Amino acid sequence: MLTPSAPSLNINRPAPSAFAPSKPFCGLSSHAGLIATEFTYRNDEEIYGKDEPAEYVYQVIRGAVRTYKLLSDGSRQIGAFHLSGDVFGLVSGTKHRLAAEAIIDTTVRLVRRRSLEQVAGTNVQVAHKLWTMTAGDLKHAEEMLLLSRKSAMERVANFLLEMDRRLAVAGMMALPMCRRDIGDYLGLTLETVSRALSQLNDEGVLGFSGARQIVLRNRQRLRNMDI
Amino acid sequence: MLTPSAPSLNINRPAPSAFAPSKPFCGLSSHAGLIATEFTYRNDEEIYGKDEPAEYVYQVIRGAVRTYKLLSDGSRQIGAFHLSGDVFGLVSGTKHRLAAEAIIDTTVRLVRRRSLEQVAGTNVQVAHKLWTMTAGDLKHAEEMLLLSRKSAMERVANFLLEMDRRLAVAGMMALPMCRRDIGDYLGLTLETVSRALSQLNDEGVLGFSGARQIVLRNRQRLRNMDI
DNA sequence: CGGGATGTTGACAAGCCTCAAGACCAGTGG
DNA sequence: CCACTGGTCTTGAGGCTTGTCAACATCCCG
Repeated sequence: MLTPSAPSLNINRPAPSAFAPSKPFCGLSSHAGLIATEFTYRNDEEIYGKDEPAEYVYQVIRGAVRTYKLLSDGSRQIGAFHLSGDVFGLVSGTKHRLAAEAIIDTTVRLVRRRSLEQVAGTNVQVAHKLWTMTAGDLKHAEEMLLLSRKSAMERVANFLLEMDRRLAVAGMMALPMCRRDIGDYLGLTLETVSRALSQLNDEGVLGFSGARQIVLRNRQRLRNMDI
Repeated sequence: MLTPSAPSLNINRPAPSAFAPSKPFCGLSSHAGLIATEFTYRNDEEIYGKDEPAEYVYQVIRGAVRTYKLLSDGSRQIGAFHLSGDVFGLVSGTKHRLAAEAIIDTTVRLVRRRSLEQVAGTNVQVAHKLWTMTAGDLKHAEEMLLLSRKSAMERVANFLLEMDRRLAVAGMMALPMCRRDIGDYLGLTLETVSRALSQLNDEGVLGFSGARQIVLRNRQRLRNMDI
C-alpha cells in the first residue's frame, strides 16, 4: 500500500491542479476544447473508489490499472485490466460501479466527465463515441461471462492470449499483475492460476524468464483451449 | 420446435409486411416518426440468429424472450430473459452477438435499427437513450459476472428475487422458462437448479403450486443469500 | 545477509456435474 | 374414462475439478 519512493506529485484523489494540457483523448478531445490533464499514481494507489461520483474519464498513458469490486465475503472481483492507450472510468450514470487502482506506477490523462457529456450534447460524433465505448465494455463483460463457464485451463489460456495481444513486445510479455490479480480477474484462486501456468510450462506451451516474464511458444494450442 | 397451432402469421424471419403502427417505443419513437411494427412468435421460435445483421430493435409487448449463444462444447449460455416492456436486440455494431428466441408465444414491437440511428444522428436525446440502454445491458452483464463467482444457492436466490421483481403478480410468479433455461442463464445444470429450489421449498422460503408457479414466502432470507 | 512479498507445490475436502432412475403432468387417442 | 407417450422435473450415487490449508521456494529490496 505504501511505497516510499514518489515519482511525482501524490495526492490520493486527483483534484488535479492543472498539469499538462495534452494530446487527443483517444481521438475524442480533438473535437472540442476538452481540457486533458495528466496525473501519476504509484503502484496500488487508488485512482477512484467504488460508488464515488464519476468526475473524470481516464486514459492510461503509461502503466497499468485494475478496476475491481470487493464482495461481501471479502473476495475481490477484478473487472478489467487497463493498459497503455486504454480508456477507463467511463460510465453513463453518475457513480463508478467499480473502484480503480494503479497496478504499477501509472500515468493517466483525464478529462472531466461533465465536459465530455456537454460536448456529446452538441456533437453527434462524440455522443456516438461514448456509446461505442460503453458497447466495447459490454462486449468485454460478455466475453468474461462466457469464460466464467469454462475450465481453469481454458480461462488461463484465454488470459494469456489476451495479454499477449495487448502487451507483448518481441514475442515476450511482462505481466504487470500478480497471480492473485489474475485469479481475481478470472474467478480462480491464485493457486489454480499458478498450477495452470506450471502445467503449460511443463507442456512447452510457454516459457518463463521470471514469474511474470512469459514467452508463448505455441499460441495455436492456447487458441484450441480457448473460446 | 413445432407447435402446429399458429396463433398468428408465421414466417421464420420477420420481413414484416407492415402490421400495426403503434405506441411509443419505450419513450423512444415518440421523438420522431419511427415506424413501429408488431410481430408474433410461437414458443421456441427464433427471432434472430447469432451473427445476423442487426436490422431491428425489439420491445416485448407480451410473452418472454431468451437471448443466448451456443458454445463450442455444445452447451448454451443464456444472456438474458426479456419480459413485457423490455427492449432487446440493441447493439452498437452491425451484427447480433447473441441469438434470440421466444420462450412462449410472444408479441414484439420492432423498429428499424437504421431509422433509430438516423434519428440519433440528429436528436441528442435519442442518442443519449441508446447509450443508457447499452449501459443498462452492461450493468446486467456485470451483475451476472458477479453472480458467476457465487454458489449455486446464491445464484438461484438471486434469480428468484429478480423474477419476483419483474413478473410477480399478487405475490406469485409464473415462470415462463424451464429448469434448463434457468441453468443456462445461471451457469448451472438443471439438476442443480432443481435441487436448490427443492431445498428452498423444504426450508419454507418458497412454495410451489406447479413446478413453474412459485410463491416467495421469505424474501429477506433470499436477500441474505444474495449479493 | 535477512525478511517480506510473491510464487509453487502437495494433500485433502467440498461443491457441482454426470449419469441414471423414477415421478409428475399435459396432451392424445382409443 | 383411461392408458399411453413425451417432455419436464425431481432425486440419488459417485466422480471430478477446483478451493482450502499448509509448507516450502524464490525473488527483490533494503
